[in-house]
Parts: sequence; C-alpha cells; structure tokens
Amino acid sequence: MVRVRFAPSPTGYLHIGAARSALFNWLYAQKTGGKFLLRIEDTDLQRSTEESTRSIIEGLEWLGLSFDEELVFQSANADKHRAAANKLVAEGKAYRDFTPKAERDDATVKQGIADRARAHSAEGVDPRGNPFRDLSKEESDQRAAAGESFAVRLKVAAEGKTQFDDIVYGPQERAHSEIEDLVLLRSDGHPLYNLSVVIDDIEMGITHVIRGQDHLTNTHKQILLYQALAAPVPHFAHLPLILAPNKGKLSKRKHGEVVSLTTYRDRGFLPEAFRNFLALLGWSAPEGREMLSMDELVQQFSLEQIHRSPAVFNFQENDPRHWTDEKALWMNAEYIRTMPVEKLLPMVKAELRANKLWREEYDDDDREWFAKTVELIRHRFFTLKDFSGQGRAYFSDDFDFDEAAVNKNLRKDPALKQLLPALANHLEETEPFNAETAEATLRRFAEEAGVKSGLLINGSRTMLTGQAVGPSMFEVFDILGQKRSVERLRSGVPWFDAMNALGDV
RNA sequence: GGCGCAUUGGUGUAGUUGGUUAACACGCUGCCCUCUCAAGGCAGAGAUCACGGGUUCGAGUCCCGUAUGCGCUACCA
Repeated sequence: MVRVRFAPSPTGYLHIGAARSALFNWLYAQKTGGKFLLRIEDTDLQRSTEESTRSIIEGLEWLGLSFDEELVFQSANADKHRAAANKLVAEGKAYRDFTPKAERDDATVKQGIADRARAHSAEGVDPRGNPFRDLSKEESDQRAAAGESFAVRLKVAAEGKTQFDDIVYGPQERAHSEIEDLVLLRSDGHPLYNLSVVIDDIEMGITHVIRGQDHLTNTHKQILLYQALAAPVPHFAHLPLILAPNKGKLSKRKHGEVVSLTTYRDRGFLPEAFRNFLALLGWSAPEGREMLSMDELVQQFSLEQIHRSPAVFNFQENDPRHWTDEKALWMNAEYIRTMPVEKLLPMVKAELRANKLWREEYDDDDREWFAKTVELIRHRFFTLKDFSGQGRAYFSDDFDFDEAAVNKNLRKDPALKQLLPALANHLEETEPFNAETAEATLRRFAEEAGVKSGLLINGSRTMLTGQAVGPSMFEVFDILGQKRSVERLRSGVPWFDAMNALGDV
C-alpha cells in the first residue's frame, strides 16, 4: 500500500512549488489507491507560525487535495527523535561531540562552507578527525553525566558509498567521503531536520518520498540514517525545481505574492484551472493533452512522466497585465468559458457576495436570469474578479465608466447626446422587448436618423455597461431588460456636459 | 572549493530501440468573422536542438570535454 506525504514547514504562505509537490503526492496516492498524509514540519519554533499552518491547510483544501489520517506536527515527535539518536549513541552508530558550539552567521554560511572546504583540502585535514568520534563509551557517558554539553553526530563510514535509484533522476550514488558526520541532535537537545524527517517517515510508514530536487543530494544522508536504524528505505522521486524568469530561485523575498498559492485564490483563479496548470510544470500527459480534469489527471499521472530539467515560471514584475504566467491566465479563462455553467455559478456567487453585489433572488426567482447572464459574459473573462469588475454593470446600477470607453464611444460624436435618449424612447415602446426586437428597433432608428447602427450600438454599450467591449449588444439589452436599458440610455447627461466643457477649452 | 543535477523557438513541453521538412500548447503577427472585444477558423514569424570534439553511412537522440544555470555541502529546513 502506497503511503506518501506532503511535509511543508509552516514558515510563511504556501509556495506554489510546494503546492505542486503536494499535488504530485496527492495524484500518486489517488492513482495507486494509497494514502496521502500531511505533516507540518514545525521544529523551527522561532519561524513557525500557526497562521502559516492554517494557510497551508486552506491552500490544500482550495486545490482540492484532502489528506488522509491525522495531521502530524513534527514538533510533537521531538522526544522520539531524541530517543532514536540516543539509541544510535548506545549502539555506537553515533557519538557525542563535546566540541563547543561554533558561532554561526546565517548570512555568511555559504561562504563559510567554501572557506572551510578550501582549508581542509589545503591543509589535508581528515574529515573523520573529530577527536570525540572514538571516545570510549565510559568517558563519553561520564562527561555527559557531568553535565558537559554535546551534540550527537552520526558516524559515517570512511569507505564505501550510498546509492539509490531515484524514480525521476535515475541511479544516484555518493561516496561516504563526501558526507560529514552529520549532526543529529544539537547541543541543546533539539533534533535536526535530517533525523526528524527520517524518523517521522518511518513512523508514518511512508513508502514513497516525493519532494523537490533540492533534497536530492541530502537523500544520501537520510539513507545512511535508515540503514543505521535498520529501517526499510522508501522509494524516492525528486521533482524539478520551479524557477523565476531569470532562472533564479523563486522566492517571496524577491518575487512577492506571485509565488503564494493564496494569491491565486484571492485574485480569482479557479482551483481546477490552477491545479491543471501546476500539474504541467515538470510533468506532461502521455498523449500531450493539456486541459485535464482532476479525474483525468489522476488517471494519466505517473512518476515516470516527470522530467528532470527545472521549469521557469514566467511573469513580469511591475506589469499588471502579466503579473503571473500567461498560460496560467489563459487556462483560467479557458476553464471559465468552457466549464459547465452550473459549476461556475457558485464561484461567481461567492465573488459577487464578497463585493456586495449578490442578491438572494439570483438563487430564487432570478435564478434563470443569473445563469443566462453569467453565460453571456463569461466568454471574455480571465478571472472570477472580472465578474465583479468589468461585469459589475450587470449586477448593479452603481458602476464605473471606463474613461477610454467614454471617449471612444460617447464623446466622439456630439449627435449621440440627442440620439441615445431618442433611441431610449423607441426602445421603451418596443413590445415585446427582447434581443431580436431591440435589434430591429435600433437598426430602424439608425436608418431613420441617417447614422450607422454601429454608432448607436457602441454608444449604447458604454452607456449600459460602462465598457468599450462586451457581448453582443442586443443580448445585453435583453439581459438588462427594457426598464434598465431605457434608464441608462437617458442618464448620459454628465458625459455630454463633460464633452461640452472639453469643447469650450 | 568539493559533489550532484540540468541545458529542444520568449515560456511550458513532445520527440519510441540514432534514420528523411524537429511536433504541440501559451504568447506574438496578419487575415476571416463582426456592433466592440474576446472566442472560433485560417495563415505566418520564431530553434544552426548550450558550445566543442568523437562514434556512425547517418545524432536532438550514444561517448568525452567545456560553458552556463541551479541544488547540496549548517549544532537551517
């Protein structure tokens, strides 16, 4: 039975790369009929927050990735981690290192590592030369009992190598000489990452570890631990990283909210669309299809189809039109216009409600009208936000006029000041009032007035919706109804006054 | 510094055991449609498959090297 897990550390929002890892784990569990578990790696108490844990769970829920069994908090297992380390000490597989803790500066660690490595090779320092590595058990116990502080390190053999077959990256091997005696327990007794993951994964019965490629080389250390603990080694599948447009690391510090999953929810993405997009970052379906429902994703998913090169997440900072990957935007629009409208309705409802545009009648007497309206306007929208933004005029009489639209369709021709109210008069007398009759009325009136019907159509569009673009105008007349159409056509005075004012200058 | 991984048009990807004009999607350009804008239809631009060697009748596909990027190398996760 396959058991996989998603193990984020709750130190911020849910990163889209992490969200993709969660997705792939979830898909694999579904595909194989296994279990998908969630473990919060909150051992770093300074940086971990409850709020972050909440947002991770919310994010997974939004994506539709429900987890099985009880949520595990890694911090709750610290005693087990310590016990395991102590057991390894007792067995002689690990040792107490009484070397005083060195000062460490986060900002310069990388530099320190390189410097130390250079010094090592230059001075021929033996990497296994820790003076406490072979301290007698008695002396070690004695010093510990005397209260001397120590870290616990794993004894890594000088000779030999570890190897494993990564499902994505293929056969991997690493000489023991490349691996330091890693610290398992800090001198304050705090268990460290590599120990904790391994113990927890054993404890949770994880069979397949699917995670980011940044853990690929550390996997060897973890295998050493599995072996020391005499536990079966799980299968590993590492995922290619998701990079920023400059092929650098995609991080909140540098790139802001584009990397946060909740941004997509808050900016009107459909979970099915974003999930679909995410699935295509580092994976592709066997026959190359791209629009895949959750069921199809599950059906077609396989670890073997994951590829090895990192994917670039494309977006342009400081450009609101390209704030995120264009393909993601396109895919969201594609879902909005092609999904069954009944499934879209609840999402539009939530969006309208959040903007105080929702009316209970839409669920009741005006249910049909609501569905018809959404159907009419959804084809031009990219996100759910558009329903309350560009689409506001369909749900409220209080909407903004787009300045460019007013210039283009109203101020352009002074005759419109008389034409539009006159059109309103004709429409008011049109019975019955629907798309066909409204069209007939408008075209007849245009002919009588000797103007192009396009002039009236475009002018009407801006008067009725505030926009320069939108659905077929006659459908809009129909949807808005006779009363509102007539009212809005007659309400144009301010625009023409503004025009006159401009003319005076 | 060491080790590891990667490298196909701007981006995401396809390219079976090496075999002819390197495929698809997004984006971009033009045309059609048309009351606008999308959608849709049609057409098109854009890749010496990172570079250099080698193996072969023939290499994006195999081998070696180089470069670049990324990752790991911590008493961070």
